[in-house]
Amino acid sequence: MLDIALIRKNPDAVKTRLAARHGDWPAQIDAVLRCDVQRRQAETQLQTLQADRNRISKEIGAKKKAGEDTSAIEAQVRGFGDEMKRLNEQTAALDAEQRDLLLGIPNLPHENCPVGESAEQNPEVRVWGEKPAFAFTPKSHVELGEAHGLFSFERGTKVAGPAFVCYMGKGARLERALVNFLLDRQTGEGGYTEVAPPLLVNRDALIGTTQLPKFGDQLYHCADDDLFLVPTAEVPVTNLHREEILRADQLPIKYAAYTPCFRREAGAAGLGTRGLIRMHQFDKVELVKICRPEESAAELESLTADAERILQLLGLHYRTIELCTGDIGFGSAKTYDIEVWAPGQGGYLEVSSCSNFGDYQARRMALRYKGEDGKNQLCHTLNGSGTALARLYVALLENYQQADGSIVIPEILRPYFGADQIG
RNA sequence: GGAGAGGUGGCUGAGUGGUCGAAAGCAACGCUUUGCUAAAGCGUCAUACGGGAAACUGUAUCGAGGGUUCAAAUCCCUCCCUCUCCGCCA
Repeated sequence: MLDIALIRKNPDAVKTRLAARHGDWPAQIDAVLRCDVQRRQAETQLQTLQADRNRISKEIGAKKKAGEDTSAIEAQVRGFGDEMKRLNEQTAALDAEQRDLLLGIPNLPHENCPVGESAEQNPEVRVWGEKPAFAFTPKSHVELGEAHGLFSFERGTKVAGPAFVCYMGKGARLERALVNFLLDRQTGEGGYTEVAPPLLVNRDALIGTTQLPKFGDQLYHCADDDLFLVPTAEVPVTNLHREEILRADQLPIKYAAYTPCFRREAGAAGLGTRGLIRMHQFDKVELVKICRPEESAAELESLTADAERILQLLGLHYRTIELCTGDIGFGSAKTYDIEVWAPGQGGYLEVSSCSNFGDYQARRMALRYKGEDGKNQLCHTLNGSGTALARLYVALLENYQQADGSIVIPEILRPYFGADQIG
């Protein structure tokens, strides 16, 4: 969330920067400010009363020790009770209201985040490789997968429901090969520490990384235990250090985690109609960084490079775009998306989204570090897919399909897959 | 799930209604001295939110939330977590 002190001090600058996003955020800023004034007023009144009470209570203690009568003075303080209770309730209510308002306001886009209305204005940052040429009409991964028995939507639907898939045989092996390849690469050359986190998380964790309170309708919820299936490893992994004060020499922290991701995709159009591209459950290797504020800009660049490296090693043509202010996620200050070419789709597929959240998540989860000056400061948090599996899987099948219908496995993946090709 | 024990500052650990935000020790940091890879002495050393230009100052926090009281780390209730034993179990 945003710093109330910053909003108080410089409301116009905050409004200007939020105006580049969609939504009536200036009105929300005014609402927070109104609440803040009331809250502090009530708080000051309460504290004054508490100070009086504390002072008099100490007097009573001293007098009792001295054997003096205190009944009159006790009766006087007794009268404080109702007013204190009232102010206490008022303060608590205003405090909760202010927090709710702040939780509902998105992050400020970074100063150098491109201004734009929608995805059409996202600038292309770089392109790697080029589209492969086919002497035949490339097939969709759905067709290829069916032909080779790699996965079955029918069986996924039978045991779970629409938009679930079941990988089978060589298809399951390929998925596992990709997971292992990604983890080995990111924990080896990439320098990330591997984490295997819980797949169910609590509310506090989801508030910390901004999925709650606003986007709860996208989460699978286990009501009996009030736990949620992770929509991304970002949630458990970033929250690993919530409410901690880290030592400066621990930073930057770099984690890589493989998990399935569960998303309800409520209201999503075309769900399940395009094969593996949008599913309720998909695998992902996520990269998470916790660092000092002055490091986060450079860490985002290297994080994005770590994700891109995967596609380079697999020989897949991709482009990297930067999200403009109208398209950027709720908690992010700056985001790069990596899109891989999928010939069977005739388009690019988003396989990674790399974001710098600045101190926005860290403030929500009270994640700090002790600086050299001994002062506690909020960390910056970042995350990015390194990468998502299902769409990578799609790209692999579609880019490496041959005229005879077989699929060549890229060299680097062969030790993991145990064969040179499928079919 | 059942029985018992317990949750205090970075750590260990006192504290069972009143000058306790909390003794003591350890660790850390600063200074001094001696000198050498260590010791001694002194000092500093939790967090959040307010007020103040600042010096400084107020309030809250001893797992969380409620209650009793003029006053709660300390008494009462509820919940959470940890440990031990039992049960169940991949």
